[in-house]
Amino acid sequence: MTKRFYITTPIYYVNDVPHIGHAYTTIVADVLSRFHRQSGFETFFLTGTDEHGNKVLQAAEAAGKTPKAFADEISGLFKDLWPQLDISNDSFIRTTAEKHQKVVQLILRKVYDKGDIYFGEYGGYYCFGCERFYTQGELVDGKCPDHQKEPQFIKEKNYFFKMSKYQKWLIQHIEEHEDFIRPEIYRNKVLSFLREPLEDLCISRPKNRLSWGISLPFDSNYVTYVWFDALINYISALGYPSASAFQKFWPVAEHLIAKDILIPHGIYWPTMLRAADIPPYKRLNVHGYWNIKESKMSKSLGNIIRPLEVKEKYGLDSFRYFLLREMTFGLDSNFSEDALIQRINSDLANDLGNLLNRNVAMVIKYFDGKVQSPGPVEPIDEALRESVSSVVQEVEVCMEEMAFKKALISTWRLIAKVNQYLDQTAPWSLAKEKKRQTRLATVLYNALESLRVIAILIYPVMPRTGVEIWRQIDPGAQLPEQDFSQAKLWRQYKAGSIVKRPRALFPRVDTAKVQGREG
RNA sequence: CGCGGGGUGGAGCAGUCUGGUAGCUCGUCGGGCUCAUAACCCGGAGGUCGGUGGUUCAAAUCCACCCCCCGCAACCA
Repeated sequence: MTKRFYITTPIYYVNDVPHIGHAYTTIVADVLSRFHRQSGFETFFLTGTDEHGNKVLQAAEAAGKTPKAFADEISGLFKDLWPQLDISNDSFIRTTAEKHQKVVQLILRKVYDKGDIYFGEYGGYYCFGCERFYTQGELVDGKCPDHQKEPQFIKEKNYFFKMSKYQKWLIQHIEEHEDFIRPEIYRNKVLSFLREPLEDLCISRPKNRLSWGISLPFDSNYVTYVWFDALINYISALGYPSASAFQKFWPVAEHLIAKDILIPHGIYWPTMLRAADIPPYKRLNVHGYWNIKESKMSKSLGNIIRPLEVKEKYGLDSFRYFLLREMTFGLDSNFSEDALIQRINSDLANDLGNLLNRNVAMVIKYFDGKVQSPGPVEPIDEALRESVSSVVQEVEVCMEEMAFKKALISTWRLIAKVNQYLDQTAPWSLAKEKKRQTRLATVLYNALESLRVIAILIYPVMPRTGVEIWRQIDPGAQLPEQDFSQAKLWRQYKAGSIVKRPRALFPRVDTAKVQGREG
């Protein structure tokens, strides 16, 4: 049976340009996608943009543009960004696409005909600046925190989705499927949210207040509330209801989101699917926030991190490595340039880059660049092989648990192990003894063989680096995505290869220089 | 009594579920090596694990209370 994997990012709201948070989510999805491709899965990786709703309308007006033109522009920024971050998505969906709108209307019609959507009245405190209702608790001194104005109590007729009808079912589903939402803290949050009675979800906005959206198929005076519109992208992109992609990938759907949109994904979405007679997604994976120097990232603080600026300054793979190495999946983490530089210099330049460099340099120096066949195995070689093998197993488990940080720590333990191996076997001493040439060949071979495996292990996180390591140790080789199963084998590396003259994988960052440039 | 996360050597973290010599990275000090990107390898110094009390032969780890920091509190994507 074909193994399949379907991963999604949220579709990003186009009222703002991409920042480090968008980049993180999408890079994680990319890492998972690459890892599963390596492991022989047929994969589908989806990202896109969410383009309807009031905030987009407001942002467009502020920019003096039509909502469509504005959405096109910002959506384009996202779409153009991803290739520059080596994101290997298979599809990019926009909620303004014809194909998507049709599916949204199809689902609405289906749920409406079933009787799970009704017309009713809702009253509450409404801020016209925000175009939204506020609860008493959210108001500061009785005023909207954004606009510093007192909201008005208004009553409005709208359409509601009978979400409450599916509350019991949802609780049971979550309880029966332990990893439906992970990590556990978010599963618990959803369950605690569900301890209170669920209210029905208002899924419409009157057009006289907001026209930028998808018309309700059963009442043209209203547009669809953005969440009901947006969530459906995960199936409209697969060609629901009939396309083969939907049949193939929906049963294995894994969503990846940040903690801010847990409730819509953990509650609205599964109940919507249930109402539409579509099976729930397989799993919801929730991650935390990037804080900037201990404080929340915000435009007013002026501390927004732009992915392309980081890439330009420090390199893409360094950035990708840092994001995955630093954050414990699910928890918040801190981003700082100092921490990034430290990771580059110690982990990437000193440990990994230098290991490759010293290894390749010795093959050139002692064997004119030609990799020799290994000789008899000594205990220390066997110990190295065992380290490699156990790290490969660990990494495989970690990747399935979204424990990227752990996987990288484990990989770096192996890198340290290979450095130790070289130190203990001291090939530079062996080189001085004529009769120990076979041993010298064996030691260098084993170290390079370890690097072959390391390249496979780091490839999902650092695709360019993985490929570059291959280019240096075996320039003649084809460079497809390396099959992960190859990491489990030993002595696969072909003797007779001619290594390339070493080039620093990661030049050290001169801290003084970087600071000088800024000052 | 709103809910949740966190408080571990100078900095950043792991360990807490399944009590039993407190671990990692960076920094620092000393040594080794000289193949390598002044990199690599070995060793040392540095912590009453937020506080108080309890359970136990034994607690960072379990229990109770308290203090401090940070998020989230439904139509806001």
